[in-house]
Order: sequence, then C-alpha cells, then structure tokens
Amino acid sequence: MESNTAVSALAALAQESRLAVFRLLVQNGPIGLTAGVIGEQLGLPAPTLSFHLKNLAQAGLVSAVQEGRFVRYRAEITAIHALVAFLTENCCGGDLNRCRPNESNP
Amino acid sequence: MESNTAVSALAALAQESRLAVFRLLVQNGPIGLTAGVIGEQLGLPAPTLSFHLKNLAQAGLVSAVQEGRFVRYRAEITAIHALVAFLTENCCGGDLNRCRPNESNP
DNA sequence: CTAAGACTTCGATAATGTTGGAAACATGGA
DNA sequence: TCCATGTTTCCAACATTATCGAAGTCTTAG
Repeated sequence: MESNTAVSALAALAQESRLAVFRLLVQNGPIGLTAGVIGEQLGLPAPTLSFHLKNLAQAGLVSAVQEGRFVRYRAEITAIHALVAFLTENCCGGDLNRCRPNESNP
Repeated sequence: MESNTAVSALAALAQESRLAVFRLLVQNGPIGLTAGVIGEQLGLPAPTLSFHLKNLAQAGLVSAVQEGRFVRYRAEITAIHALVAFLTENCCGGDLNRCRPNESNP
C-alpha cells in the first residue's frame, strides 16, 4: 500500500458522518445498505450523504452497486486490514520480542 | 471508544507528514525517537514537526517524555488496536458466519 | 550567569474540506 | 409517455487545517 492510499482512506474515515456511515455498513456486512436507508438511519440530507459516500468509495472503503433505482453500498473490510498492516509495518524493527518488552504482546 | 476519539485519531493519521512520523515511531517501538531525530529523518522544519507531534499526542497516538533538553516520542500501539476494534465493532451484526460468505474470513 | 541547543508557541497566509438547497439525472411503474 | 422516487451534481457560504519564519521557553554545559 502506498502512503497516498493510506492518507486517502484515513481522511475518509476522519469525519464524523463518514465514520458513522462506514461503521453502519460494516455492521451490515455483505448485505450492505442502499443510500436512502443510510441517510434515513443517520439523519443526513441526500446531497451531504452522496458527497460522503463518493468520498468513501474513492478511498476504496466502500463499494457501490446499482440495483435498479437504488444504489447499494457495502463496506470493504479488506481495505481496513490493508490499512492496519500499513500502519504497523515493520513494527519494532521487525523484532516482535522488542515490542513493548514490559507489556503483553498482541 | 467514543466516536470523537476515533475521529481525532484518524484525522491525526490522515496527513502525509503525521502518518510518516507515526510509522517511523512504530518502527522504533518502545525505544522511540527524539523530536530532533524525527525532524532530521523526515526533513521537517522544527515548528512544522512540533505542530504535528502535538496533534498526534493529543489524539493519543504518541506519548511524549521529557529527557533533559530532549523530548522522546513513542508510538502508542494500543491506540491503533482500539481504533481498529471501534471500526469493525459488531461486524456483520456480530455473526461472523455471515461475514463475507464467499470469501476467506480473517 | 551566560551561552548554546532543543523544542514550542505565535502569527499570517494559503489551501482544503463541509454543508445543504435547488436543480438535474436516472430508473421503473402506471 | 408521464410521473414518482432515488440519487447525484452544482454552487456558494462557511469552517478547519497546513506551513514555516520569528520569537519565546526551558535545560544543561562552561
């Protein structure tokens, strides 16, 4: 993963509404939710939600699939895993024995 | 973890320089680095670095300890773990069997 | 006590992100 | 075809953040 990709993903999540949208989608797993339902659940005006969903999609955190008049959104869990791997890359110089010597290791 | 805390942490990491600082600190584990060394390694002017380090510290992602004239910074790995837990909280409604049915589960 | 070094705060400027109403754009049903 | 519904684009006001020079604080050495 490149630094720019990580920054985009983190920036996408670093906003109250988008974070709420993402978490809601995570909770709905592979079933996902349509834009309208998301807006209803979170009380967001349609243009605002659309703006945020686009942002999340561009960051690769959610996927969008057209279903007739609806658009179904799903969380991309693998994106989060990749992000965490990037953040903790080469943790403690790669030597996990040196990682937090006086604390429990993960 | 509260939503505000998560947003703060994500916003702190959602910036090229701060992300680089954090990753550098992660790689140096419990040993950490002084502000001067970080600035030298990343080529950041002192005021800019100070601004970013303060931001990271306020978000709980790094800790700062005064050592004489120096200030030693360390990454707070547990903050990342808490953040990930918050992001994936109640994933797929808590039923992991429903999580990505056609893909490998984590 | 003075000076030099490490780091932070101040302050001004520039750039970027957020919000939501109005209007436009699809899509499917009557 | 025409209408109702779901979603997006446009736009303008507003709010937040990034940058770094200059000046300030704090600490140790001489």
